[in-house]
Formats: sequence, C-alpha cells, structure tokens
Amino acid sequence: MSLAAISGRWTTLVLRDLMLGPLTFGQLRAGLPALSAKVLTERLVSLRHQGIVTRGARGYELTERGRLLRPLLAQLYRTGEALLAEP
Amino acid sequence: MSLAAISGRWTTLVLRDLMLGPLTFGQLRAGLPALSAKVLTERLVSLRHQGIVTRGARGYELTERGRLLRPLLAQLYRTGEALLAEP
DNA sequence: CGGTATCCACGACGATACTG
DNA sequence: CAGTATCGTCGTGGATACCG
Repeated sequence: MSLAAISGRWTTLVLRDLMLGPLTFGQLRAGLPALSAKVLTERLVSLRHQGIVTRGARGYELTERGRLLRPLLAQLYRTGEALLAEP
Repeated sequence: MSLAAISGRWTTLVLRDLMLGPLTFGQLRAGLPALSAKVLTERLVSLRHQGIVTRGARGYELTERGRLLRPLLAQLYRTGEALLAEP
C-alpha cells in the first residue's frame, strides 16, 4: 500500500523535493537532471492518481495525504545511513 | 540504498516473516503461498548478498544488519494504515 | 523437502522526436 | 516551457519441469 506510493525509480527523490514546497515541472526536472520528461510525467500522473500530489497554480504540490509520507521518507534515509554505517 | 533492500515484490513480506525468527525455505513458502520457489530463491540470494540474511542450521535468519530494517518496515506498515485512514 | 533451470510475458525505463 | 507520442531494450515475475 505505502510501498506503491514510493515505488518506481526516482519516486522518492521527486517526493523529497516536493516536501520542501510546490515545484513546477521544470523545477523538478532541474533538480533531477538524469530523469527524463517522460518518466517524470509518469511519476506525477501516478502520484496524482493516488491523491498524493496535486497540480495547482504554483505547480505540483503535496496533498494532505502526500504529507503522510514524510515520516516514511525520513525513515528511509535514516535506514540508508544505518546500513552504510554497519557494513 | 535502503530502498534496494526492500525493493521487489514480496521482499517486505519475506522480511516481515523473518523478523519473528529463523525460518526454513519451506516455512517461508508456506507463509506466502502465492510466492513461487523461483522468486523466493531470488529474493533470498539478493538479501544474502546484501548481508541482510544468512542461511544457518535453523534456516534463514536476519543478520545484525538485517535487523536495522525493522524500524523501516514498521514505518512502512504504519504509513500504509495512515493512507487507508485518510482517503 | 529444498531448491535450480528454462522459457515466456509484461511492464518499466531511456532516447528521441514532436506539439500546444 | 510543459508536456505527449513512439519505439526498442531490459529486468522482473510467473509457470513449469526437473534434480539431489
């Protein structure tokens, strides 16, 4: 369930950027240069269908529902650190 | 990094079962009947290569490193609940 | 029981070109 | 600028059959 929300290459990175505030398509691309327009579009469509992101006047932004993912993202990075520390 | 550890269909479910203690191949299969032997093998090989699981006398069990994933798994399920609650 | 070996289907991803 | 369309490739997973 929550895995669906963050699965797919790049998804966590897109979400991390959106956690800081609304961003336009171009701003998202600029932050993730290796991500193609096509895949970014796919990710955004998927996230919008899940009610995690909306498209408004200021670009794309997280919904209330999307903000529920913040602790998960945080834990994801924390665990990544821990795995690096204990090899 | 931590995403690699939990990516792949079934991986989180295999890990959740192993959190309870060592399990044999057959016990893992019994717990996840829809999971084919081939995919379970793949998952276990991958997890062993990442140092998350070892194969011992009692079957497969989490390493010290593997136990680092516990908070992440917990957060994953907690977030899943939250997403269901707030539609 | 505890896997390994093959083959096949499907979806994800990347590159490129194009459009309003 | 903000996407959409198309195509080819590759990885993942499922089904099935087989082995020590």
